[in-house]
Parts: sequence; structure tokens; C-alpha cells
Amino acid sequence: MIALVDCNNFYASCERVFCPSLVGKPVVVLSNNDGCVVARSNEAKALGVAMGVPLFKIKELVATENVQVFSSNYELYGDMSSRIVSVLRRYAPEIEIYSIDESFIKFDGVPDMVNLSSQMRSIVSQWTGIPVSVGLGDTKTLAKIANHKAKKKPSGVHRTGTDSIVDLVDLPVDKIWGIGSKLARRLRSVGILTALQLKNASSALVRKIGGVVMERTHQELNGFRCFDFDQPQPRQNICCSRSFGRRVEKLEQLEAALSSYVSTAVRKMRAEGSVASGIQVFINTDRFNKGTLQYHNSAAGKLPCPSNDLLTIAHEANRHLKRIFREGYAYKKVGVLLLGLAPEGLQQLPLFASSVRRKKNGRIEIKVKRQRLNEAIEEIASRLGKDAVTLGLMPRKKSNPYESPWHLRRERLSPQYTTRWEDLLLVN
DNA sequence: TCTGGGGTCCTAGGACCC
DNA sequence: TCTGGGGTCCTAGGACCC
Repeated sequence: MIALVDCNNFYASCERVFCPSLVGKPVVVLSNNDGCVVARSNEAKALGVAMGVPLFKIKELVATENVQVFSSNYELYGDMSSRIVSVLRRYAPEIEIYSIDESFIKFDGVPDMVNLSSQMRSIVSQWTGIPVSVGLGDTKTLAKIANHKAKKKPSGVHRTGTDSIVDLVDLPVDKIWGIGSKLARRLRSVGILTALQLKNASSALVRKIGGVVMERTHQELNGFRCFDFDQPQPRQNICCSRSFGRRVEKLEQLEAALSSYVSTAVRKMRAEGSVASGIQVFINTDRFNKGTLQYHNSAAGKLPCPSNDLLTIAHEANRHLKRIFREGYAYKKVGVLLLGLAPEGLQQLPLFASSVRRKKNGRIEIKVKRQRLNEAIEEIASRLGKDAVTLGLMPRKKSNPYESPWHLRRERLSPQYTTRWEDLLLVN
């Protein structure tokens, strides 16, 4: 049996834990730059606030209904997420963290799963303050469907079997995990509208319409596991990009933003102990602003040799940016991807690299000085915060973030209750 | 005025090999 | 008239997920 534990309205619930006066009120959490709604409390859903709607489109509703609006506080949500996982681990021989608010748990051979799930659910709630729902099924796909049903039950726990006709008969195909809008449209065109119809369709037909991907989903609906538990793998790619608070036209400002994103991406990569073999840089104008000239382009290339050296990568990124930058556009976004990630130490060294030395003990040492520099940067950042040491291209933090137009808008940010001493709540 | 960010997997097609 | 068969690797693009 597989359980899917999913936090209810996760970001909105996190805000509530430390601000109980929000309980019972409509709460929404916004995407970066305070752009779109990405989480809603039940009360906000009841008011008709749609997932992904831009804030400016619901401004009136926010005012008339007194909707509580928050910027994304990823420091808080990330920390709450790991607390929840640590509670789940007490119950779970095997757990796969699927996203910031969802985990799969393997419970093969455990009797009375429903009872255990209820227990687990109330402990998570008691210890972290976050409400979760638990879906149970023989496959991940069925556990997902069960979770869907669990969300609507007061008990918050539901089991879906391959024989649970009632769970499948009225479930539209696009609500199935792995079936998005495109595949759903193709299925509807051959008269398959519900999960039950898909389950009972022939493998050949499913294969023809949706390829091997949908065939796996089809198998899973019939109780055959196709998606196993993944071991946490180091990532293959790391991407860092942001939309700007305002439009940006100057190359220097794009360079500043890009080098800041490169720093973030390289920090993540180094934390995973990986090196990148290539990078890609992309820039976009504002696709929503039809009135202005549009331009989007990207440039990619291999690094001279696989590396996790900040200065090398920042330099390459900047070179790519210059290749694709065009004068006369109002840019909205820039980003960098680190590609072809592999564990450090396994990479092939360049044949004639002069910077490679062999030490007495036989270990190969690459660019010793640069390595020390990177370690020093990390050390400073870990003690004094990630903005304490920056590349020369990036302006130092200033009192008014809008002096550099690419900075994020985060006007409704709650405190980092659990990760910053200054933000700890005071109890009288 | 204002519309997010970060991933994975699969497939098709091109370039190349013998 | 008629032009093979089997591979690998890479990239771009599409589809999906949260």
C-alpha cells in the first residue's frame, strides 16, 4: 500500500500557524513579485479566487471581502516542510519527498492503514500545526486519486482500490496525475471522459493516444505499479531566473541580475556536491505586453571543463548574455541554467590542463587557489548571510530596492518565524 | 501599472559512426 | 528503374508535475 500525504493549502496554512487570527479568514499567498495567487485557504476558494489568478484581477474582491494577502515566504515554507517530513519519517520505512508539500510513503504489509493514517495525520497537526490529507492506494496514481477524495472528507483519510468504481466514475481524466490539458483533450476526442473509462480502455488505444507515458498511467489505474519510489538523486539541471519588479533595458542591469542568479545557482550546485558541464542563459521581454516589441533568445555552451567555480561560470554566463542581448527592448526576465550536472570528482579532466596538479598522495588537485576562494565565499555567506559577499557586477543592497529595477517585489512578506532569531515570536 | 519559478521525462530529427 | 541496416549521441520541443 502506498500513502500520499499532502498538506492542505500548504502556504496559506503555514501563514496561519504563526498568526492564528487568520483562522477562518480568506488567506492567499502570492508568487514571486507578488504576481499570481499560488495558494488559497478554503475560505478564499469559496470566494471564487482561482488558482494562478494575477493579484490585480481580484483587487476589488480582496478589498470588499478583507482577503489576507501574503508574499511568498519560502524560508518559512521550506522549514515547515522539513519539519513535517521529519514527523512522517517516524512512521515510514520508505518515504519519497515528492514536492514541498507532498510525500509518498510505502506501507507494504502494514495492517489497518486507514487507522494508522489517521493517527499520523493528527500527530502532524499537533506537532507542526499543518493540516494534511492522506490518500491510500496500491499505486502512486491511485494514492493521488484517493488523496483527492480525502481532501473532501472530515476524516482526511481515504483509500482507493482498483475496484473503487465510485472514486473513478465521476473523476474527469484531466484530474488524473500525469494527464494534463493536452492529453485530456486527446482522450475526450475518442470519448474517454472519466478515470473509469480510461482504466477500462484497451492498452493499445491508450498507447496510440498518449504513448508510453500514458500507458503507464493506465497500468497504474489498474493496480500495476509503474512508478517506483525514487531514491533522492542529485539533480541533472539547476535553473535560477526571476521576473523583474520593473522593466530593464540596460545591459549592465541585466548583467547584475544575471550574476546574482548565477551565484544562487552555483551555491545550490556546490551544496549538492556537483559540477556542471554546460550552461545556458536566456532573456525575455514581457510576453503579456502585446504593445511592445517582443524578443526572446537563449545561448548555451559547454564550459571549458566541468566546473563549480563561481567566477568561471559567472564569466561564461556573462559572455552568453552579451551574445544574445539586443539594444532597444524592455526586458522582463533573465535566467541561467546549469546543465549536465554530475558528482564532483567524477568529471574528466582536460588533457593538458596546466592548473591540474598531482599531490604526493596521488590525489589530483585542481586550481587550488580558486578552490580556496570559493570555500572562503561560502564560509562568509554562511556566517553573515548570502548577500554579504557578492560579485562586482552586483550592486550592494541598498535602502530602496527599486533603485535596481530587477529586485523582487515582496511587499506583504511575513516574518521568518522559524529561521531568523530577529523574527522569533514574543510571548507575553 | 500589475500575469511565478523550478523541475522531470519522452520523442523526433539531425549528425555522425561502421 | 533500382541506393542498407544498424547503431549512438545530442538537441529542441512538448508534455507533464508542484
